[in-house]
Amino acid sequence: MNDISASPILDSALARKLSAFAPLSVSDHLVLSDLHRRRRRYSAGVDTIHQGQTRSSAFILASGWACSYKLLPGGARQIVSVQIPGDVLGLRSALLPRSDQSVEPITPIHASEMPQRELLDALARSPGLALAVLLSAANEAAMLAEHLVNLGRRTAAERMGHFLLELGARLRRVGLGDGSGYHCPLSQYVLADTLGLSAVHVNRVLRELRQQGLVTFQKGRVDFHDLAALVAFAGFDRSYLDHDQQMSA
Amino acid sequence: MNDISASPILDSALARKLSAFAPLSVSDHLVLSDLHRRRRRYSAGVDTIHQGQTRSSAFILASGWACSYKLLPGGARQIVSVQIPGDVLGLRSALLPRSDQSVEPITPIHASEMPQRELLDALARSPGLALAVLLSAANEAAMLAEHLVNLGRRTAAERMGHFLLELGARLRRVGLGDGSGYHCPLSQYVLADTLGLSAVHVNRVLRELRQQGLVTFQKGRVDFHDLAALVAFAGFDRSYLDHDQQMSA
DNA sequence: CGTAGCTTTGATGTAGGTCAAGAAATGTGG
DNA sequence: CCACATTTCTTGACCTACATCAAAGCTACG
Repeated sequence: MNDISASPILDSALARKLSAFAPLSVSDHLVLSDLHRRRRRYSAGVDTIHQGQTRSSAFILASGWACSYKLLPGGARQIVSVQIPGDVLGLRSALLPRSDQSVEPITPIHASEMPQRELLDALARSPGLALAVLLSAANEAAMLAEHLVNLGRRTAAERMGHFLLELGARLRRVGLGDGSGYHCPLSQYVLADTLGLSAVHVNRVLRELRQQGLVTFQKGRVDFHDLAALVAFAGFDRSYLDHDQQMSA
Repeated sequence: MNDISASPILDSALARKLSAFAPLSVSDHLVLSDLHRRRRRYSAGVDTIHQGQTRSSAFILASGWACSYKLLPGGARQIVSVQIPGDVLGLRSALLPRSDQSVEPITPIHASEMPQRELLDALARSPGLALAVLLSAANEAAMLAEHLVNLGRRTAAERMGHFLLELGARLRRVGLGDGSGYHCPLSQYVLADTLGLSAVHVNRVLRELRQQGLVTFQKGRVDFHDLAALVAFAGFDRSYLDHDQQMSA
């Protein structure tokens, strides 16, 4: 829309996302675009960040899906968050001296590596960028909080509905999928580890939602058949996702 | 220990905490100390921040306990986090245009109000402060993630043990309580809403842990009777709490 | 075109919820 | 300091949502 975001070098999904939180100066944009150097492909199922790792890099996800998860002593896994293009992988892991989680691609991905040192330098050098990243992190924390509510106080079917709706809203924001559905490469095992359920129960819940005529999840595609009803059923209030400065009055 | 932190005006629990994440300049310290103006007392049970509120303030908690929570359509409540002295209340609520959660004191508290405008100005004006706040927010997000794992993949008794251990570690860090236990003003209803359980089951779980000789929680006091066993039982790994730059090698 | 990973379904078990009711604290006004 | 009210704690009986176990059909890709 303006001179800066029209430039192919300075424009990126992440830059657009961050500048929705706080205005970025030309120099902020330059620093950010420099962090996009070092782009690579990573295979599905191979950890890019390991729980406990020190000095880990963060990654800007350009294409594909990934997730961050924690493993428990008994071998159980809890997926903390699912990431889609435009998200940053392992920001926390890079900001803190030691990563508290692992990150793995769910599909093959393309991502730009930001070594810890470089990221911290960029933030220290670029105050506008640091503020935007802080606000974006706050937004991610709001999503984490909603996920936590999901696990703590909703039934399996409500959790599933809520999760699929949230994913839909996030995907639409980055131009993947429209209001009626989206492509979704998550297996029922991944859904189970995300929603704190067993894979078997995920299957039953999906069948139930399908039979109710609310959503279908088949052949890697989610389709909303009665969006309004699903929103009501799952108690989905998307305001925690919004960050446009659309304040009342 | 140095000239700055020795000064009574520039020293505060929050300043000490933040400077553990990133060095604060004299000017950062001044800006931060200015945010401690406007100190007041707030009564237990009266929301200081409401879910959905715009332009809400954040608060630096000086004494007492508080919690942030979300209410669901059906009336159920999920407590997202419990705050103790030295913590910031409603940081997310103040950084984002609209608060995604409510905050209420559990006991009467003393806290310094930071209006949204003032906080954002301070962060924009004080890059070192912004970076420290970002890192501290990353640390809080790590705690959120662990809470999420707790709800998703641990049994009721494990959750309880884990939560009581985490609280103990956090309290010790701010000089409240030692390795053997601490004063804890949380009711079983609050514990239930935190851990995603019913109050009745909280009671049973506490009895079970007591009978196992692991912890007691009686008359507002938590006492660890076999710390090592409890840590093992709950699968508690405190590394997600640490932020001292104690990297290996 | 085989085999490893997904999905689907049924049968059965259990952790934790709900309901109910009494006991113990805690607080409040007189 | 006491009577009364309110909240918090405790326990028992019963129920349900989800887990676990087992096994068969699908899909896909090497």
